[in-house]
Amino acid sequence: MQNDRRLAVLRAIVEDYVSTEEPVGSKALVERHGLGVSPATVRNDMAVLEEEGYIAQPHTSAGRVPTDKGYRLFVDKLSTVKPMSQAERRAIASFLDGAVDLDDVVQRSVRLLSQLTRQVAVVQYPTLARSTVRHVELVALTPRRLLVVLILSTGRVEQRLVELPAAVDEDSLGDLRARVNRAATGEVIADAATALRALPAQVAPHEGAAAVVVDTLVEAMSDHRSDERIAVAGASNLARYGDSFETSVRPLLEALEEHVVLLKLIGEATAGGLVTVRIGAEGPYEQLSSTSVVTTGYGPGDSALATLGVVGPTRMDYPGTMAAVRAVARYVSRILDEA
Amino acid sequence: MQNDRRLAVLRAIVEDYVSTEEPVGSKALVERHGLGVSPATVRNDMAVLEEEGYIAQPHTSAGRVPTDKGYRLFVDKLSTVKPMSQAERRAIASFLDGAVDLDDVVQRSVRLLSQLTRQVAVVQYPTLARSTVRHVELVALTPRRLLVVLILSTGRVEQRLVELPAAVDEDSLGDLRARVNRAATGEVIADAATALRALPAQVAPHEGAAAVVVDTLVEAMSDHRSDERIAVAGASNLARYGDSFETSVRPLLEALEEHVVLLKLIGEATAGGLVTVRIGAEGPYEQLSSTSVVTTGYGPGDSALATLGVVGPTRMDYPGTMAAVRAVARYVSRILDEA
DNA sequence: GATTGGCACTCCAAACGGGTGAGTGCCAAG
DNA sequence: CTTGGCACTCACCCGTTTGGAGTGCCAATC
Repeated sequence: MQNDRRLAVLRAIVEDYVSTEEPVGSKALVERHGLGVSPATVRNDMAVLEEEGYIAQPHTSAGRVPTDKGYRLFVDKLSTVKPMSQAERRAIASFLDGAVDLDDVVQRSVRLLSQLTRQVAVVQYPTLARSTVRHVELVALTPRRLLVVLILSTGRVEQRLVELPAAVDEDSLGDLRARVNRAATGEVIADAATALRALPAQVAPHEGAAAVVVDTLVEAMSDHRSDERIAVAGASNLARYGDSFETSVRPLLEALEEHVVLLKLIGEATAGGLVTVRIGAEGPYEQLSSTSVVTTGYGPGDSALATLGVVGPTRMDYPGTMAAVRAVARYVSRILDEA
Repeated sequence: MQNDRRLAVLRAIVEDYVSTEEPVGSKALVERHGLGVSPATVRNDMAVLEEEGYIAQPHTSAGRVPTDKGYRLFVDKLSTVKPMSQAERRAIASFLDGAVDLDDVVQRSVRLLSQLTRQVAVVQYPTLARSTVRHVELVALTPRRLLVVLILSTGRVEQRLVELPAAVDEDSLGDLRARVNRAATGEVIADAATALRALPAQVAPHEGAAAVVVDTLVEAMSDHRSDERIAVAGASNLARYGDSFETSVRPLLEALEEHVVLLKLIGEATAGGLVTVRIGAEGPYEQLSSTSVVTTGYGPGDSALATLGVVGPTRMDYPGTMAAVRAVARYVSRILDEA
């Protein structure tokens, strides 16, 4: 059946090109993979594959290179996500287990992922939007200075320092603290914000203080600046590109600085443990047409609170990368479950 | 007086080379700077400067390039830190004024600095070591789960979640909170840690809880992981090097990932508003022999709690960079003063 | 009809080689 | 001490050559 063999040839081309970084010719192919046919036969197959747009040659008399469409077929049909070895799993676990807080979890994950994939890794901080309020604490530093601490279910802590319009004693503060917590604790932040806004009117005695505190909390909850937080690691892996500096490294470096762009790039992750792969020009950014993005969602339960993944050249080891991304996402999710 | 002119020639060479990035010859020199002498005379001067090690030629029949020693002389003797323009000052102020917390201040500073200098900027987070304890808060999330919040004078907030060996009621918790704060508030963290360690023995009733809380606090205080925190921005400016990828960009990219290395690189800043310049091989790192580091200390008062600066090629605009580093450090210090 | 060996062809990449010019060092005159 | 003149040196540019990997096509074979 010649069709099966054609696909085998495509797979072989992708694998060889990924590992050698050079266009691959018919002779080298039959030698390295036991295809059991002659170079001439492979050439015929390649001619067909080229016709159908799965591979291309940089110039006549050069070997073939997979196109975006070729990679796409490879990822969808020809590759199996290779499971991580026992040793790798242990390494992941021990690397992440030492984390002390959310920040630390994110930092460790991103470094881990970049080391596993030898690529640029990106981890989005868990979004505020879908998390719930665990507790609100009010601390009087001086009678007129208040530290407002907002603790969320993801383990994220936001704090703000506020000046009160008038001094407030401990009792009133306790009262306010209780009221605020009664209104907000356990709610998704959007609901909590609504509940809080209804509060000051009811609290006559220390109205000024209540208003300031509520404003601060609402502001902290709707602060989408923190939604946009992202951790990046592994930029030095870009150095391996050596060639194709202008086409690959420069635009990517620029994108890495623009966290907003990065967010968009990673943003549309599917939940449910599925790994998404966007190849080359499938993405929205002109300049990143020779890079691929491999992402997946993570979060406690199957919630996909946020996204993590890697960015690299279209010519990358997809099976390995997808496995690493999936494994790290699972471990991070598990850790968030426990917290 | 020929000696003065020789220095003028050196200065001209440095300035030209920095702006053109190409070896500069005698003819171009006399044209662009009104030196009032002939190329031949300049050649004689250049021969002497080369003999003394201030300049070198990449190869015979090429123009001259400053050596590290040449840059050093230029920085020490020949350059005046050019003051920032009014517009630049305003830009700095407005860029930094919107910051909401310490984290934000650091993030904004590092981006600002990288944009001003078009170089890689590095800002060290204010060290724990020299800051004092402003307040400790204990929040019971459930009867056996406690959130321990440590607030420092720099505005940094560390929080830890702990499991208690046994349930603790509100009153005991209030008591413990009061004791802990009496012991620690206002102290430099080293002293606070010592004072805290002496505490549990005195507190019989809820000994277990006290011990856990104290341990957590002491751990958080002595956590030098947080001393090593650093923010980096402007890596995309490396793209401008284009040439000299192997010698400059790659090692620098690697260093940027290794925050420990970066810290050492920036670490030895002098206090008192002085800007330190380390040129090329003067640094401890072999691979960074073609990069320079411009740093200064910052912090509330004249305390130099931490360091900030930029890393770039030895061939950089020293007066401009030094001015930017100094200006940003001053503004950040002022903001920390207010907080 | 698919597969195969043979063969002519294409075209990139690396090697070669002469010409050009910026820049130098030196020297003798001012 | 400065300057104009002059011979010299090399990196760089550019056109040419050559080698080889890889292809496409065709006729022979299974």
